[in-house]
Amino acid sequence: MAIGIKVSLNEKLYLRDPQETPLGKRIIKQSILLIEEIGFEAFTFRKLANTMESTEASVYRYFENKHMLLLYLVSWYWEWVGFLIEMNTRNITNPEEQLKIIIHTLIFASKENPAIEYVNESVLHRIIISEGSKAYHIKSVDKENNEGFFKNYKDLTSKVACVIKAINNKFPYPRSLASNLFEMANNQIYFAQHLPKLTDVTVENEDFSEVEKMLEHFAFKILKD
Amino acid sequence: MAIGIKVSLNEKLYLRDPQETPLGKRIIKQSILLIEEIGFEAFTFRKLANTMESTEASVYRYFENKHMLLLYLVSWYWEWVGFLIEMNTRNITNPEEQLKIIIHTLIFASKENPAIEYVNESVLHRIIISEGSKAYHIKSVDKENNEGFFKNYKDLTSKVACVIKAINNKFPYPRSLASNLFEMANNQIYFAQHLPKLTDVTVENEDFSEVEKMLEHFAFKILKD
DNA sequence: TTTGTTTAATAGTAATACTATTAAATAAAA
DNA sequence: TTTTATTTAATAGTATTACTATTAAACAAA
Repeated sequence: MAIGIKVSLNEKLYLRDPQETPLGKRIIKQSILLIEEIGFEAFTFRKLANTMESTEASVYRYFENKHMLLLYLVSWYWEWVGFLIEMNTRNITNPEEQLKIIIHTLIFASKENPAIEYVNESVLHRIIISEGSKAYHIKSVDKENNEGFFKNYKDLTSKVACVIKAINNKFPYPRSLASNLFEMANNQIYFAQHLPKLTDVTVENEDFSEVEKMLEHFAFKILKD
Repeated sequence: MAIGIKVSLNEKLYLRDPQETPLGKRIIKQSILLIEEIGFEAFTFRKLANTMESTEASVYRYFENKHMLLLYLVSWYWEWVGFLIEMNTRNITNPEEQLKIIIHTLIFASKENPAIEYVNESVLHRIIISEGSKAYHIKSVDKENNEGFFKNYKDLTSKVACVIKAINNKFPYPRSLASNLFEMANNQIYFAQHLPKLTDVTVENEDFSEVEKMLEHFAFKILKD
Protein backbone atom coordinates (compact mmCIF):
# COMPACT_ATOMS: atom_id res chain seq x y z
CA MET A 1 0.00 0.00 0.00
CA ALA A 2 1.59 3.24 -1.13
CA ILE A 3 0.06 6.10 0.80
CA GLY A 4 -1.97 8.57 -1.18
CA ILE A 5 -1.54 6.55 -4.32
CA LYS A 6 -2.91 3.04 -4.64
CA VAL A 7 -4.00 0.14 -2.44
CA SER A 8 -2.84 -3.21 -3.77
CA LEU A 9 -5.65 -5.73 -3.92
CA ASN A 10 -6.29 -9.06 -5.63
CA GLU A 11 -6.86 -8.26 -9.29
CA LYS A 12 -9.61 -10.86 -9.58
CA LEU A 13 -11.80 -8.74 -7.31
CA TYR A 14 -12.67 -6.41 -10.17
CA LEU A 15 -13.10 -6.47 -13.94
CA ARG A 16 -11.39 -3.10 -14.37
CA ASP A 17 -9.27 -1.48 -11.65
CA PRO A 18 -11.45 1.27 -10.15
CA GLN A 19 -8.39 3.08 -8.85
CA GLU A 20 -7.17 3.65 -12.41
CA THR A 21 -9.95 5.90 -13.73
CA PRO A 22 -11.98 8.85 -12.44
CA LEU A 23 -15.20 6.89 -13.00
CA GLY A 24 -13.80 3.96 -11.02
CA LYS A 25 -12.94 6.23 -8.11
CA ARG A 26 -16.42 7.74 -8.21
CA ILE A 27 -17.91 4.22 -8.11
CA ILE A 28 -15.94 3.45 -4.92
CA LYS A 29 -16.74 6.76 -3.30
CA GLN A 30 -20.45 6.73 -4.09
CA SER A 31 -21.03 3.02 -3.41
CA ILE A 32 -19.67 3.47 0.13
CA LEU A 33 -22.11 6.32 0.74
CA LEU A 34 -25.09 4.54 -0.84
CA ILE A 35 -24.57 1.18 0.90
CA GLU A 36 -24.32 3.02 4.21
CA GLU A 37 -27.50 4.93 3.39
CA ILE A 38 -29.85 2.17 2.21
CA GLY A 39 -28.11 -1.06 3.29
CA PHE A 40 -26.52 -3.75 1.15
CA GLU A 41 -29.73 -5.66 0.37
CA ALA A 42 -31.48 -2.62 -1.11
CA PHE A 43 -28.31 -1.44 -2.84
CA THR A 44 -28.30 -2.00 -6.62
CA PHE A 45 -26.02 -0.92 -9.44
CA ARG A 46 -28.93 0.96 -11.01
CA LYS A 47 -29.49 3.05 -7.88
CA LEU A 48 -25.73 3.64 -7.65
CA ALA A 49 -25.60 4.74 -11.29
CA ASN A 50 -28.52 7.11 -10.73
CA THR A 51 -27.00 8.82 -7.69
CA MET A 52 -23.64 9.24 -9.42
CA GLU A 53 -25.16 10.24 -12.76
CA SER A 54 -23.70 7.35 -14.71
CA THR A 55 -25.23 4.16 -16.07
CA GLU A 56 -25.76 0.68 -14.75
CA ALA A 57 -23.76 -0.80 -17.63
CA SER A 58 -20.76 1.37 -16.80
CA VAL A 59 -20.68 0.08 -13.23
CA TYR A 60 -20.83 -3.49 -14.51
CA ARG A 61 -17.63 -2.83 -16.45
CA TYR A 62 -15.79 -2.45 -13.13
CA PHE A 63 -17.43 -5.10 -10.96
CA GLU A 64 -19.06 -8.40 -11.88
CA ASN A 65 -21.86 -7.86 -9.35
CA LYS A 66 -22.57 -6.15 -6.06
CA HIS A 67 -21.10 -9.02 -4.05
CA MET A 68 -17.72 -8.48 -5.71
CA LEU A 69 -17.96 -4.77 -4.97
CA LEU A 70 -18.57 -5.53 -1.28
CA LEU A 71 -15.64 -7.94 -1.31
CA TYR A 72 -13.51 -5.18 -2.81
CA LEU A 73 -14.53 -2.72 -0.09
CA VAL A 74 -13.94 -5.26 2.68
CA SER A 75 -10.49 -6.15 1.29
CA TRP A 76 -9.67 -2.47 0.94
CA TYR A 77 -10.63 -1.93 4.58
CA TRP A 78 -8.53 -4.75 6.01
CA GLU A 79 -5.57 -3.86 3.83
CA TRP A 80 -5.83 -0.36 5.17
CA VAL A 81 -6.13 -1.47 8.83
CA GLY A 82 -3.15 -3.79 8.29
CA PHE A 83 -1.16 -0.90 6.91
CA LEU A 84 -2.06 1.31 9.87
CA ILE A 85 -1.11 -1.45 12.32
CA GLU A 86 2.21 -1.92 10.53
CA MET A 87 2.90 1.81 10.74
CA ASN A 88 1.83 2.23 14.37
CA THR A 89 3.70 -0.80 15.74
CA ARG A 90 6.87 -0.37 13.71
CA ASN A 91 9.16 0.99 16.42
CA ILE A 92 7.55 -0.90 19.29
CA THR A 93 9.43 -3.94 20.54
CA ASN A 94 7.26 -4.92 23.50
CA PRO A 95 4.55 -7.33 22.24
CA GLU A 96 2.04 -6.34 24.95
CA GLU A 97 2.39 -2.76 23.79
CA GLN A 98 1.99 -3.94 20.18
CA LEU A 99 -1.26 -5.72 20.99
CA LYS A 100 -2.61 -2.62 22.70
CA ILE A 101 -1.83 -0.61 19.60
CA ILE A 102 -3.43 -3.26 17.42
CA ILE A 103 -6.65 -3.11 19.44
CA HIS A 104 -6.62 0.66 19.38
CA THR A 105 -6.06 0.75 15.62
CA LEU A 106 -8.80 -1.82 15.07
CA ILE A 107 -11.29 0.35 16.91
CA PHE A 108 -10.16 3.79 15.83
CA ALA A 109 -8.99 3.06 12.28
CA SER A 110 -11.71 5.29 10.90
CA LYS A 111 -10.46 8.25 12.94
CA GLU A 112 -6.97 8.21 11.43
CA ASN A 113 -5.98 10.75 8.86
CA PRO A 114 -7.76 9.76 5.67
CA ALA A 115 -5.20 8.58 3.19
CA ILE A 116 -7.25 8.50 0.03
CA GLU A 117 -9.66 11.20 -0.97
CA TYR A 118 -12.21 8.97 -2.70
CA VAL A 119 -12.72 6.70 0.34
CA ASN A 120 -14.58 7.99 3.38
CA GLU A 121 -12.92 5.72 5.95
CA SER A 122 -15.42 6.56 8.66
CA VAL A 123 -18.41 5.54 6.56
CA LEU A 124 -16.53 2.49 5.29
CA HIS A 125 -15.97 1.42 8.90
CA ARG A 126 -19.72 1.54 9.50
CA ILE A 127 -20.27 -0.64 6.43
CA ILE A 128 -17.71 -3.18 7.65
CA ILE A 129 -19.48 -3.29 11.01
CA SER A 130 -22.96 -3.87 9.63
CA GLU A 131 -22.35 -5.59 6.28
CA GLY A 132 -18.80 -6.94 6.44
CA SER A 133 -19.61 -10.50 7.47
CA LYS A 134 -21.83 -10.91 4.40
CA ALA A 135 -18.66 -10.91 2.30
CA TYR A 136 -17.79 -14.43 3.43
CA HIS A 137 -21.14 -15.84 4.58
CA ILE A 138 -21.94 -17.14 1.11
CA LYS A 139 -22.27 -20.49 -0.60
CA SER A 140 -19.24 -19.80 -2.80
CA VAL A 141 -16.91 -19.15 0.16
CA ASP A 142 -14.62 -22.10 -0.60
CA LYS A 143 -14.22 -21.23 -4.26
CA GLU A 144 -13.60 -17.57 -3.46
CA ASN A 145 -11.14 -18.49 -0.72
CA ASN A 146 -9.21 -20.51 -3.30
CA GLU A 147 -9.10 -17.44 -5.54
CA GLY A 148 -7.48 -15.55 -2.66
CA PHE A 149 -10.36 -13.13 -2.09
CA PHE A 150 -9.94 -13.21 1.70
CA LYS A 151 -6.16 -12.90 1.72
CA ASN A 152 -6.07 -9.46 3.34
CA TYR A 153 -8.14 -10.58 6.30
CA LYS A 154 -6.22 -13.82 6.73
CA ASP A 155 -2.82 -12.10 6.51
CA LEU A 156 -3.81 -9.61 9.16
CA THR A 157 -5.02 -12.44 11.40
CA SER A 158 -1.66 -14.18 10.97
CA LYS A 159 0.20 -11.01 11.84
CA VAL A 160 -1.80 -10.47 15.02
CA ALA A 161 -1.48 -14.16 15.93
CA CYS A 162 2.31 -13.71 15.85
CA VAL A 163 2.13 -10.85 18.33
CA ILE A 164 -0.12 -13.00 20.55
CA LYS A 165 2.42 -15.82 20.44
CA ALA A 166 5.18 -13.37 21.38
CA ILE A 167 3.19 -12.39 24.47
CA ASN A 168 2.45 -15.96 25.58
CA ASN A 169 4.05 -18.74 23.62
CA LYS A 170 2.05 -21.38 25.49
CA PHE A 171 -1.35 -19.97 24.59
CA PRO A 172 -2.97 -22.62 22.36
CA TYR A 173 -5.36 -20.44 20.28
CA PRO A 174 -3.50 -17.42 18.83
CA ARG A 175 -5.37 -17.37 15.50
CA SER A 176 -8.77 -17.84 17.10
CA LEU A 177 -8.05 -15.05 19.57
CA ALA A 178 -6.95 -12.76 16.74
CA SER A 179 -9.98 -13.40 14.53
CA ASN A 180 -12.25 -13.21 17.54
CA LEU A 181 -10.85 -9.79 18.46
CA PHE A 182 -11.68 -8.55 14.96
CA GLU A 183 -15.17 -10.05 14.95
CA MET A 184 -15.89 -9.07 18.53
CA ALA A 185 -14.83 -5.47 17.96
CA ASN A 186 -17.31 -4.99 15.16
CA ASN A 187 -20.05 -7.08 16.75
CA GLN A 188 -19.98 -5.36 20.10
CA ILE A 189 -20.05 -1.93 18.48
CA TYR A 190 -23.07 -3.05 16.44
CA PHE A 191 -24.77 -4.48 19.52
CA ALA A 192 -24.14 -1.30 21.51
CA GLN A 193 -25.78 0.71 18.75
CA HIS A 194 -28.70 -1.58 17.90
CA LEU A 195 -29.14 -4.46 20.37
CA PRO A 196 -27.84 -3.08 23.67
CA LYS A 197 -29.19 -6.04 25.66
CA LEU A 198 -26.41 -8.10 24.09
CA THR A 199 -23.53 -6.06 25.49
CA ASP A 200 -22.30 -4.16 28.55
CA VAL A 201 -20.58 -1.34 26.72
CA THR A 202 -22.12 1.84 25.37
CA VAL A 203 -21.15 3.72 22.23
CA GLU A 204 -22.20 7.34 21.87
CA ASN A 205 -21.31 9.70 19.06
CA GLU A 206 -18.94 7.18 17.54
CA ASP A 207 -16.89 7.04 20.75
CA PHE A 208 -15.63 3.46 20.88
CA SER A 209 -13.33 3.81 23.92
CA GLU A 210 -15.42 1.46 26.09
CA VAL A 211 -15.12 -1.23 23.43
CA GLU A 212 -11.37 -0.73 23.32
CA LYS A 213 -11.16 -1.11 27.11
CA MET A 214 -13.21 -4.29 27.00
CA LEU A 215 -11.13 -5.88 24.23
CA GLU A 216 -7.97 -5.13 26.18
CA HIS A 217 -9.51 -6.70 29.27
CA PHE A 218 -10.48 -9.84 27.34
CA ALA A 219 -7.22 -10.22 25.46
CA PHE A 220 -4.80 -9.69 28.33
CA LYS A 221 -6.83 -11.72 30.82
CA ILE A 222 -6.81 -14.66 28.44
CA LEU A 223 -3.09 -14.36 27.75
CA LYS A 224 -2.09 -14.23 31.42
CA ASP A 225 0.09 -17.11 32.60
CA MET B 1 -41.98 -24.50 24.54
CA ALA B 2 -44.04 -27.66 24.94
CA ILE B 3 -42.02 -30.60 23.73
CA GLY B 4 -43.33 -32.38 20.69
CA ILE B 5 -46.10 -29.88 20.28
CA LYS B 6 -45.42 -26.22 19.58
CA VAL B 7 -42.65 -23.65 19.95
CA SER B 8 -43.91 -20.28 21.17
CA LEU B 9 -42.61 -17.46 19.02
CA ASN B 10 -43.50 -13.82 18.44
CA GLU B 11 -46.71 -13.82 16.42
CA LYS B 12 -45.57 -10.91 14.30
CA LEU B 13 -42.91 -13.11 12.74
CA TYR B 14 -45.45 -14.74 10.44
CA LEU B 15 -48.71 -13.93 8.68
CA ARG B 16 -50.19 -17.33 9.44
CA ASP B 17 -48.75 -19.69 12.06
CA PRO B 18 -46.87 -22.37 10.10
CA GLN B 19 -47.12 -24.78 13.02
CA GLU B 20 -50.90 -24.82 12.71
CA THR B 21 -51.29 -26.41 9.26
CA PRO B 22 -49.69 -29.26 7.34
CA LEU B 23 -48.68 -26.85 4.57
CA GLY B 24 -47.08 -24.54 7.13
CA LYS B 25 -45.04 -27.40 8.57
CA ARG B 26 -43.94 -28.39 5.08
CA ILE B 27 -42.83 -24.81 4.42
CA ILE B 28 -40.62 -24.90 7.54
CA LYS B 29 -39.24 -28.33 6.79
CA GLN B 30 -38.49 -27.69 3.13
CA SER B 31 -37.17 -24.15 3.55
CA ILE B 32 -34.55 -25.42 6.00
CA LEU B 33 -33.39 -27.99 3.47
CA LEU B 34 -33.43 -25.59 0.52
CA ILE B 35 -31.63 -22.71 2.27
CA GLU B 36 -28.94 -25.16 3.36
CA GLU B 37 -28.68 -26.48 -0.19
CA ILE B 38 -28.47 -23.26 -2.24
CA GLY B 39 -27.77 -20.55 0.36
CA PHE B 40 -30.00 -17.72 1.53
CA GLU B 41 -29.20 -15.31 -1.33
CA ALA B 42 -30.25 -17.76 -4.04
CA PHE B 43 -33.22 -19.00 -2.01
CA THR B 44 -36.59 -17.74 -3.30
CA PHE B 45 -40.20 -18.55 -2.46
CA ARG B 46 -40.70 -19.70 -6.06
CA LYS B 47 -37.91 -22.27 -5.81
CA LEU B 48 -39.25 -23.35 -2.42
CA ALA B 49 -42.75 -23.75 -3.86
CA ASN B 50 -41.39 -25.80 -6.76
CA THR B 51 -39.43 -28.22 -4.58
CA MET B 52 -42.39 -28.74 -2.25
CA GLU B 53 -44.95 -28.88 -5.04
CA SER B 54 -46.93 -25.91 -3.89
CA THR B 55 -47.18 -22.36 -5.17
CA GLU B 56 -45.33 -19.13 -4.50
CA ALA B 57 -48.57 -17.41 -3.47
CA SER B 58 -49.25 -20.05 -0.85
CA VAL B 59 -45.89 -19.48 0.79
CA TYR B 60 -46.55 -15.74 0.85
CA ARG B 61 -49.65 -16.43 2.92
CA TYR B 62 -47.41 -17.65 5.75
CA PHE B 63 -44.44 -15.26 5.58
CA GLU B 64 -44.24 -11.68 4.39
CA ASN B 65 -40.89 -12.32 2.67
CA LYS B 66 -37.82 -14.50 2.92
CA HIS B 67 -36.23 -12.28 5.54
CA MET B 68 -39.14 -12.93 7.90
CA LEU B 69 -38.83 -16.65 7.25
CA LEU B 70 -35.13 -16.53 8.20
CA LEU B 71 -36.02 -14.55 11.32
CA TYR B 72 -38.57 -17.22 12.18
CA LEU B 73 -36.00 -20.00 11.78
CA VAL B 74 -33.39 -18.12 13.82
CA SER B 75 -35.91 -17.42 16.61
CA TRP B 76 -37.00 -21.04 16.53
CA TYR B 77 -33.38 -22.15 16.89
CA TRP B 78 -32.54 -19.93 19.88
CA GLU B 79 -35.82 -20.75 21.60
CA TRP B 80 -34.93 -24.39 21.19
CA VAL B 81 -31.34 -23.96 22.46
CA GLY B 82 -32.71 -21.99 25.42
CA PHE B 83 -35.13 -24.79 26.18
CA LEU B 84 -32.34 -27.38 26.04
CA ILE B 85 -30.14 -25.28 28.33
CA GLU B 86 -33.02 -24.89 30.77
CA MET B 87 -33.57 -28.67 30.77
CA ASN B 88 -29.89 -29.62 31.05
CA THR B 89 -28.99 -27.17 33.84
CA ARG B 90 -32.16 -27.59 35.88
CA ASN B 91 -30.77 -29.72 38.71
CA ILE B 92 -27.28 -28.23 38.67
CA THR B 93 -26.48 -25.75 41.44
CA ASN B 94 -22.82 -25.08 40.72
CA PRO B 95 -22.59 -22.13 38.25
CA GLU B 96 -19.25 -23.30 36.77
CA GLU B 97 -20.91 -26.60 35.97
CA GLN B 98 -23.88 -24.73 34.52
CA LEU B 99 -21.64 -22.73 32.19
CA LYS B 100 -19.95 -25.92 31.00
CA ILE B 101 -23.33 -27.38 30.20
CA ILE B 102 -24.36 -24.17 28.42
CA ILE B 103 -21.26 -24.31 26.22
CA HIS B 104 -21.81 -27.98 25.52
CA THR B 105 -25.46 -27.42 24.62
CA LEU B 106 -24.55 -24.47 22.41
CA ILE B 107 -22.18 -26.62 20.42
CA PHE B 108 -24.04 -29.91 20.40
CA ALA B 109 -27.64 -28.67 20.30
CA SER B 110 -28.10 -30.25 16.88
CA LYS B 111 -27.10 -33.65 18.21
CA GLU B 112 -29.85 -33.78 20.84
CA ASN B 113 -32.89 -35.90 20.32
CA PRO B 114 -34.96 -34.12 17.68
CA ALA B 115 -38.10 -32.83 19.34
CA ILE B 116 -40.16 -31.89 16.31
CA GLU B 117 -40.48 -34.00 13.24
CA TYR B 118 -40.76 -31.19 10.71
CA VAL B 119 -37.50 -29.48 11.80
CA ASN B 120 -34.16 -31.08 10.99
CA GLU B 121 -32.18 -29.56 13.87
CA SER B 122 -28.84 -30.59 12.44
CA VAL B 123 -29.45 -28.82 9.13
CA LEU B 124 -30.97 -25.84 10.95
CA HIS B 125 -27.77 -25.54 13.00
CA ARG B 126 -25.75 -25.30 9.79
CA ILE B 127 -28.05 -22.54 8.57
CA ILE B 128 -27.63 -20.61 11.83
CA ILE B 129 -23.86 -20.91 11.49
CA SER B 130 -23.67 -19.65 7.92
CA GLU B 131 -26.75 -17.42 7.56
CA GLY B 132 -27.83 -16.60 11.11
CA SER B 133 -26.14 -13.22 11.42
CA LYS B 134 -28.00 -11.96 8.35
CA ALA B 135 -31.17 -11.96 10.45
CA TYR B 136 -30.04 -8.86 12.35
CA HIS B 137 -27.49 -7.30 9.97
CA ILE B 138 -30.17 -5.28 8.22
CA LYS B 139 -31.17 -1.64 7.92
CA SER B 140 -34.46 -2.27 9.74
CA VAL B 141 -32.76 -3.76 12.82
CA ASP B 142 -33.98 -1.02 15.20
CA LYS B 143 -37.58 -1.23 14.05
CA GLU B 144 -37.55 -5.02 14.21
CA ASN B 145 -35.93 -4.96 17.61
CA ASN B 146 -38.78 -2.75 18.82
CA GLU B 147 -41.24 -5.31 17.50
CA GLY B 148 -39.51 -7.92 19.67
CA PHE B 149 -38.15 -10.00 16.80
CA PHE B 150 -34.87 -10.71 18.61
CA LYS B 151 -36.37 -11.47 22.00
CA ASN B 152 -35.38 -15.16 22.03
CA TYR B 153 -31.70 -14.36 21.44
CA LYS B 154 -31.66 -11.52 23.96
CA ASP B 155 -33.41 -13.58 26.65
CA LEU B 156 -30.93 -16.39 26.25
CA THR B 157 -28.06 -13.91 26.51
CA SER B 158 -29.55 -12.56 29.75
CA LYS B 159 -29.91 -16.03 31.16
CA VAL B 160 -26.27 -16.91 30.41
CA ALA B 161 -25.11 -13.53 31.71
CA CYS B 162 -26.74 -14.43 35.05
CA VAL B 163 -24.76 -17.65 35.27
CA ILE B 164 -21.58 -15.72 34.45
CA LYS B 165 -22.33 -13.25 37.24
CA ALA B 166 -22.87 -16.17 39.63
CA ILE B 167 -19.39 -17.44 38.80
CA ASN B 168 -17.64 -14.10 39.20
CA ASN B 169 -19.70 -11.22 40.46
CA LYS B 170 -16.87 -8.75 39.84
CA PHE B 171 -16.55 -9.53 36.12
CA PRO B 172 -17.60 -6.33 34.33
CA TYR B 173 -18.81 -7.75 31.00
CA PRO B 174 -21.25 -10.64 31.58
CA ARG B 175 -23.55 -9.84 28.64
CA SER B 176 -20.70 -9.26 26.22
CA LEU B 177 -19.09 -12.53 27.25
CA ALA B 178 -22.37 -14.36 26.79
CA SER B 179 -23.14 -12.94 23.34
CA ASN B 180 -19.51 -13.41 22.33
CA LEU B 181 -19.66 -17.09 23.31
CA PHE B 182 -22.68 -17.53 21.02
CA GLU B 183 -21.13 -15.63 18.13
CA MET B 184 -17.71 -17.18 18.62
CA ALA B 185 -19.10 -20.70 18.69
CA ASN B 186 -20.72 -20.32 15.30
CA ASN B 187 -17.94 -18.25 13.78
CA GLN B 188 -15.12 -20.56 14.78
CA ILE B 189 -17.01 -23.60 13.46
CA TYR B 190 -17.53 -21.74 10.18
CA PHE B 191 -13.86 -20.72 10.02
CA ALA B 192 -12.71 -24.27 10.73
CA GLN B 193 -14.83 -25.49 7.84
CA HIS B 194 -14.17 -22.74 5.31
CA LEU B 195 -11.38 -20.35 6.35
CA PRO B 196 -9.06 -22.48 8.50
CA LYS B 197 -6.35 -19.80 8.57
CA LEU B 198 -8.61 -17.84 10.91
CA THR B 199 -8.72 -20.47 13.65
CA ASP B 200 -6.67 -23.04 15.53
CA VAL B 201 -9.37 -25.66 15.90
CA THR B 202 -10.39 -28.30 13.40
CA VAL B 203 -13.85 -29.67 12.77
CA GLU B 204 -14.21 -32.98 11.00
CA ASN B 205 -17.43 -34.85 10.32
CA GLU B 206 -19.44 -32.42 12.40
CA ASP B 207 -17.32 -33.15 15.49
CA PHE B 208 -17.23 -29.86 17.34
CA SER B 209 -15.41 -31.04 20.48
CA GLU B 210 -12.32 -28.89 19.84
CA VAL B 211 -14.53 -25.82 19.63
CA GLU B 212 -16.16 -26.76 22.92
CA LYS B 213 -12.76 -27.13 24.58
CA MET B 214 -11.64 -23.76 23.26
CA LEU B 215 -14.78 -21.95 24.43
CA GLU B 216 -14.34 -23.44 27.90
CA HIS B 217 -10.72 -22.31 27.92
CA PHE B 218 -11.70 -18.75 26.93
CA ALA B 219 -14.66 -18.45 29.28
CA PHE B 220 -13.06 -19.80 32.42
CA LYS B 221 -9.75 -18.04 31.91
CA ILE B 222 -11.56 -14.72 31.59
CA LEU B 223 -13.69 -15.36 34.66
CA LYS B 224 -10.77 -16.32 36.89
CA ASP B 225 -10.16 -14.01 39.86
C1' DT C 1 -78.59 -26.65 2.13
C1' DT C 2 -76.81 -22.41 2.65
C1' DT C 3 -73.36 -19.39 4.35
C1' DG C 4 -68.96 -18.24 5.97
C1' DT C 5 -64.09 -19.15 6.40
C1' DT C 6 -59.82 -21.05 5.30
C1' DT C 7 -56.61 -22.29 1.93
C1' DA C 8 -54.42 -22.38 -2.42
C1' DA C 9 -54.02 -21.53 -7.46
C1' DT C 10 -53.91 -18.38 -11.56
C1' DA C 11 -52.18 -14.74 -13.55
C1' DG C 12 -50.44 -11.10 -13.35
C1' DT C 13 -46.93 -6.33 -12.30
C1' DA C 14 -42.84 -3.87 -10.98
C1' DA C 15 -38.28 -4.09 -9.85
C1' DT C 16 -33.83 -6.23 -10.17
C1' DA C 17 -29.68 -8.51 -12.05
C1' DC C 18 -27.33 -8.86 -15.85
C1' DT C 19 -25.80 -8.54 -21.03
C1' DA C 20 -25.30 -7.71 -26.14
C1' DT C 21 -24.53 -4.16 -29.09
C1' DT C 22 -23.45 0.34 -30.54
C1' DA C 23 -21.48 4.84 -30.14
C1' DA C 24 -18.37 8.19 -28.52
C1' DA C 25 -13.96 9.57 -26.84
C1' DT C 26 -9.17 9.07 -26.64
C1' DA C 27 -4.64 7.44 -27.82
C1' DA C 28 -1.24 5.32 -30.93
C1' DA C 29 0.62 4.42 -35.36
C1' DA C 30 1.39 5.42 -40.12
C1' DT D 1 -2.52 14.70 -40.20
C1' DT D 2 -5.08 10.83 -40.99
C1' DT D 3 -6.08 6.25 -39.96
C1' DT D 4 -6.49 2.56 -36.76
C1' DA D 5 -6.92 0.64 -32.33
C1' DT D 6 -8.42 0.87 -27.69
C1' DT D 7 -10.91 2.45 -23.89
C1' DT D 8 -15.08 3.91 -22.02
C1' DA D 9 -19.91 4.55 -21.61
C1' DA D 10 -24.75 4.60 -23.30
C1' DT D 11 -28.92 2.27 -25.29
C1' DA D 12 -31.84 -1.16 -25.16
C1' DG D 13 -32.78 -5.00 -24.21
C1' DT D 14 -33.84 -10.26 -21.44
C1' DA D 15 -34.54 -13.34 -17.60
C1' DT D 16 -35.34 -13.66 -12.98
C1' DT D 17 -37.19 -12.21 -8.72
C1' DA D 18 -40.31 -10.16 -5.28
C1' DC D 19 -44.66 -9.42 -4.52
C1' DT D 20 -50.01 -8.99 -5.14
C1' DA D 21 -54.95 -8.94 -6.78
C1' DT D 22 -58.35 -11.96 -7.87
C1' DT D 23 -60.63 -16.25 -8.26
C1' DA D 24 -61.61 -20.95 -7.11
C1' DA D 25 -61.76 -24.92 -4.29
C1' DA D 26 -62.19 -27.16 0.12
C1' DC D 27 -64.15 -27.42 4.43
C1' DA D 28 -66.86 -26.30 8.49
C1' DA D 29 -70.72 -24.20 10.85
C1' DA D 30 -75.37 -22.78 11.00
